[in-house]
Amino acid sequence: MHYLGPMQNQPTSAAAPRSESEAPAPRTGSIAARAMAAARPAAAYLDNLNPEQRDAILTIEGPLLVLAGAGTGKTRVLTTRIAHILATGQAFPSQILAVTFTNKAAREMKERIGHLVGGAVEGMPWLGTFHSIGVKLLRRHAELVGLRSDFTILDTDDQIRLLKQQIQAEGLDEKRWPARQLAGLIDGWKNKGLAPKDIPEGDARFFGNGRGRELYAGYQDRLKVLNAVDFGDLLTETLRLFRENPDVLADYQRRFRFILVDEYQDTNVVQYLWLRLLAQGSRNICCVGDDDQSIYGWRGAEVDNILRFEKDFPGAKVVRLERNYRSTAHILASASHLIAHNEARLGKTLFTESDDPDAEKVRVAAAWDSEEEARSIGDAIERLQRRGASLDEVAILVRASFQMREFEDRFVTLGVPYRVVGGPRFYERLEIRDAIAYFRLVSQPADDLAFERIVNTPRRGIGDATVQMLHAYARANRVPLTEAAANMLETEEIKGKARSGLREVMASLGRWRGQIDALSHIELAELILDESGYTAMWQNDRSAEAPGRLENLKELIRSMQDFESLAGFLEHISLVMDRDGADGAEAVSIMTLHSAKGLEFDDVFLPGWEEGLFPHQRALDESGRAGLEEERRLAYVGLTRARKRAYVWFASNRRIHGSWQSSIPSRFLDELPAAHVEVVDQGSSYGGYARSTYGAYGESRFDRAQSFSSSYDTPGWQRAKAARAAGAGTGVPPVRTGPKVIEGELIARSVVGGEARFAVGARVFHQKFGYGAVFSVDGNKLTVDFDKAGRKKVVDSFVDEA
DNA sequence: TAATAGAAAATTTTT
DNA sequence: TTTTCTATTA
Repeated sequence: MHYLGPMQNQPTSAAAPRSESEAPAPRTGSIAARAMAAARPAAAYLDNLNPEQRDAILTIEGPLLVLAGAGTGKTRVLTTRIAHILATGQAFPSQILAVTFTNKAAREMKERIGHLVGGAVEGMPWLGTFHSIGVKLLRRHAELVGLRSDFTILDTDDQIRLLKQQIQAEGLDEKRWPARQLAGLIDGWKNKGLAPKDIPEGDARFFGNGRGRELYAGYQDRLKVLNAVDFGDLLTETLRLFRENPDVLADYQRRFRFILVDEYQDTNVVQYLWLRLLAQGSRNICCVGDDDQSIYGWRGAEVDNILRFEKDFPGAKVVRLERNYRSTAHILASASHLIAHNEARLGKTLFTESDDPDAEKVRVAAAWDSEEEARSIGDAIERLQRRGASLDEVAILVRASFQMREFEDRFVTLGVPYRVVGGPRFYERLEIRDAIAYFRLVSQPADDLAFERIVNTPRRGIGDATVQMLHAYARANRVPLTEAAANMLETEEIKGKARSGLREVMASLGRWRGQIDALSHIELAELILDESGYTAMWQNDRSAEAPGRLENLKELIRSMQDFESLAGFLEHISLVMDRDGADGAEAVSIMTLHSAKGLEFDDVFLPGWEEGLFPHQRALDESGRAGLEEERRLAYVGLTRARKRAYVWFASNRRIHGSWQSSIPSRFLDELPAAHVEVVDQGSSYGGYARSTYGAYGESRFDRAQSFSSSYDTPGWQRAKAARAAGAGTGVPPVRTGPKVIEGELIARSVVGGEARFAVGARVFHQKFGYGAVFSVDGNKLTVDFDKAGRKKVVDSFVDEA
């Protein structure tokens, strides 16, 4: 897709500081700057970097793409690079734009820079997420895009409710045309930077009897009336601001002497356009990312952005970080071999210099069903624990969140502490959102969505009918709902319970507003929750969740203490949906593969490698080959989270939505390199092949144990025995079990001192080191005398016959 | 208006 | 299986 031409060249020297805050920093590359840098003794922060990292940090000028494989020190490069720019005086903190995707990443980066520069930097005003920087820009220039600077930011929930109204207004059937789906479409359009007029005809036709475009346009109008933006707008409106106001753009182009982007593979079209505009100023843009870890395509991320970098930014330099400091050679080889099945990639080969002779191969194991999978993994984790492993270093990474449950159940029974990472987030909880709606309404009387949310929570006898009347009045008179309510109370239109209820809320709201200045925001918050009857509502609720909800409300009040005012708090939570949790005791982490990106553990369990689940059927159906490749990247992300050991599991039967379904092993299992994988039977119950022949429905676990010997009388078992016999004399301890045959096919053979792929003296070729001759062979590890690179130890899967 | 019973639908989710 | 929404009824 060529929707864009290459970036225009602009002279670097155009930068001319204008305001005080942009006081002259030494001109990039000026003689003075270079002299300063040269005169300085080699800075401590540059110690212990490998040559590629150093290159990425010291290449300050011009566009630079850092392709950073998993575990290659990406964050270190990014932070050190900023520290370097600051330390050599090439820019002030306020002249560096550094964008990340998550608040967590932004926070970490700030901290690490602080450490590197010795805390001398007073924050970096332009280090943050795309969205938070967008908010900052929009608040400054709100009037230029038709907003007031106190605009509110809607979350997904508000968005959906608004769209639902839009759909109703168009007279469409809500069931046939779910608001959720429309929200998804609009998000998609915004990610691509498409305004209502720009969306493709096909897309517009697709939804709501061809009224997609009208719905989108109507929604945008409504947002403007509400003085509100959604998450997508934070990016699209900023882009519009720059495009329609060249003077504003020029100002920021001058300001940002250096631009750094984290996780570039996850940028979407708008973000890309936004960066490209800003980068036309200094041309000093450095993007760090890994095309093999692009797993958010379904959210609009364009892998293409990273694949096309050199075309978009002519003269760009590309640095590859391939030296992995995290995982064992077996894990790296497995991950690399797997990801090599993808076509759309720039191609990197991770390697490690560590050659731990005790490193364990990636294990693949089968279970009869998902319960057994959970049981066996639970047992394995207990074994690790007994061996003294820290549970903090153990993670279970699942494809879909419904898989988590079985593990949770199992851990509860075993008494193994665990923590679910991700999942429903604090500020998204019902009670928290209700409370926040109250706060929002007090600080912003025109917030219609907040009003709707709480008018009848707790119950005040104000039902749908009343709310509809308010809506009609509000629309007819173009006033916010609060005002409509106030006016209608003057008339006789609303009667009975609804009238008294409404009168009561309106009086309370007025009272609370009057106390904004008199009370601290904490006291006010407590007062609101108390007087509104909201706390009482949950106290009277005898359901199981009620106490937890009250606890969460307390937690909400507590977290408000970190802020100066109600407004400041509301701003924060609209962007940061997560609370930075203070992690308590040691526990196993359970999370989705998506939320595991960027983390690492000693032991990683990867359950559920079955066709349909992983790769997920829907990814295949909806995005075909691209979908499959993204799933494969997800598998790659999963494997590369492991430092020491990775365990891949699949179950032949899985319960999905209550009914049992049988499944076949994931194709990704076949894509693992046999030499680095050991297929194990965890000793739990049965041979997979035999299982399917015996059709063991209704069998008890005990029965399975009895059929043990006969179940191994399979071709696979024969092969296993042969393999074991072959390995017997080599001094390698015999493995407990042999290869497992699944659905009659050998997916991966455990090589127990098996035939070496290369003989001493053989000519080989290595991606990185070139041609060479094998000097010695040790299992799957080779020592090779490379013609150019000298003697290196490498894993055999990395070399080919020359 | 509120409570309740029954039906339909349930990837991944940085902001 | 479980949750969430909708339609029905008091």
